Amino acid sequence: MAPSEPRGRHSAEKTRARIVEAALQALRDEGIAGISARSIARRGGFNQALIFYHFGSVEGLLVAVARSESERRSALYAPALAEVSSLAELVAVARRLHDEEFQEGTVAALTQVLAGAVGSPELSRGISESLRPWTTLVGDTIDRLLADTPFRDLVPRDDLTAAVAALFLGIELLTGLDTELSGDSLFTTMESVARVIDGLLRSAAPPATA
Amino acid sequence: MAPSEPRGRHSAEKTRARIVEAALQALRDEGIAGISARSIARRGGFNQALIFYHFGSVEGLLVAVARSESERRSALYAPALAEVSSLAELVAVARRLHDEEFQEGTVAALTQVLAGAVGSPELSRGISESLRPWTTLVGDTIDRLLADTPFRDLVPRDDLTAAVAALFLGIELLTGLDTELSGDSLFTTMESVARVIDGLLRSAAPPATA
DNA sequence: GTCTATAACTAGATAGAC
DNA sequence: GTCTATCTAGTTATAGAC
Repeated sequence: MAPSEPRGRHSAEKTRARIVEAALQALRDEGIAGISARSIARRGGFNQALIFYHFGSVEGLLVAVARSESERRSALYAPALAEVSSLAELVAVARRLHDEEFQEGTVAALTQVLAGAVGSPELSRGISESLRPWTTLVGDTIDRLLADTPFRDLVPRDDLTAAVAALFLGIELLTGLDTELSGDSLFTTMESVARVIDGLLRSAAPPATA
Repeated sequence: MAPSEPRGRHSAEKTRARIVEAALQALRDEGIAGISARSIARRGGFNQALIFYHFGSVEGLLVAVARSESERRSALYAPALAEVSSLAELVAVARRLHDEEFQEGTVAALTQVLAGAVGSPELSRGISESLRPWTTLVGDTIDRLLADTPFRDLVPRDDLTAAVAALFLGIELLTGLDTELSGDSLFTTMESVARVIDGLLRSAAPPATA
């Protein structure tokens, strides 16, 4: 479905990147409910027909946005995640990610794409595939963290990974409301809590399970 | 904006409830991106003009959905939340809520409304007001829980409330994807973790903070 | 309070000129 | 590879009959 001649006046690669960037902005500012080929094209200053030429459909473009963001984030945070060795450090990386990406609205855009996946099996499949680089990276990090704790045999790695991802996405969903909720304060609090838990874990014997 | 003559062949109250119910189903099955006055009316078997007569606009209806759900849930879970006295018990109530509401898709519908609030200040305001009964209830519960722990002076109640809500909503957002992610397994895991933390807290002196 | 009909507009998608 | 023009269908919202 994707064309592949990089020898016109404009390269396909560059145009595709422009379109993806415009879609990201549209998702961030107008939300999935307000998205359309025309609203995206207006934002990027190109013709709406280009979206269908390069991505086949608006949904195809949304999948491309998810993949692009997943890959970019993976490359950007893999080094930091590789050095995480405590819960507090994991939260610190999450906080850095929040600080750096919140302004740009990239995580907010992702929550919008996820919301849009409801009721569209094709979009669901495409997105969950697109996010694999990122979920794999986070999962591996959590695996390593768990290895040293009393939770080792108690907590399936995938569940904890999902919970961490869910917490993060949920925060973005909620801070989208103009409530008094501040991500800054929330992450500061979570860092304190993480330090306390780290301390408890270090000073405790493996506890009784249920 | 809302009419108020309950003496026709059909009472306004009943019709409004029918419309809200149909909107909830539409949000759950088609998502915010697929919502329209016509898709809602089709589902409920009534005329789309009714939505504008009773709620002024589709957005007005979405706010009504949020309020209705917030009030229903508050009434339903207030008794259980009033008896919560440990983290594990709080997770247990969350699990009951998940079990009971997941099938019905009511939480999924809420995540869709929240996603729709992006880019619509009016919707944002309406929704965050509508949710107040519920957030107040959860906040008070967490307040009580915190009082007995080393986190007492460390954790602003609002932050923890937001984190709990975010986690819950994020889980619904993620389980919407057809991934292998199961809410059942996730909550079972969280119950185990909560028990461990409860145990650690009981056996530990107030720790050093940073 | 609920319906039909309609106005005014926007959507996704494609054909064909350039 | 990008544009204009266009088709078809769906959109919100309102007037006015019942």
